[in-house]
Amino acid sequence: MARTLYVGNLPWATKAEDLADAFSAHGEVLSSRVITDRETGRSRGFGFVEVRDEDADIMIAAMNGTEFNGRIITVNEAKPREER
DNA sequence: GTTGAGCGTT
Repeated sequence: MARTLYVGNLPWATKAEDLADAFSAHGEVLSSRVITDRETGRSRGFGFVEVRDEDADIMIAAMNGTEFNGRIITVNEAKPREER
């Protein structure tokens, strides 16, 4: 029903809503999150976007390797948290 | 006021 996309190489100023806005252009965004350093509170430069299962492939293909706020972002399916 | 490979919270 839903799959999580890993989004890397983001600009430091990128926010979760920015991801949702950009990805919603190619599919339905259920939720989004930008990972920030727990100790410093600064962005780590990557995040995750939860999308519909049927939209995942399209959104990866449409967003991976494209420019986002001046940086070429990396988009692919996220791995389960338990592995890392 | 910085940085740039890498996979997140309960």
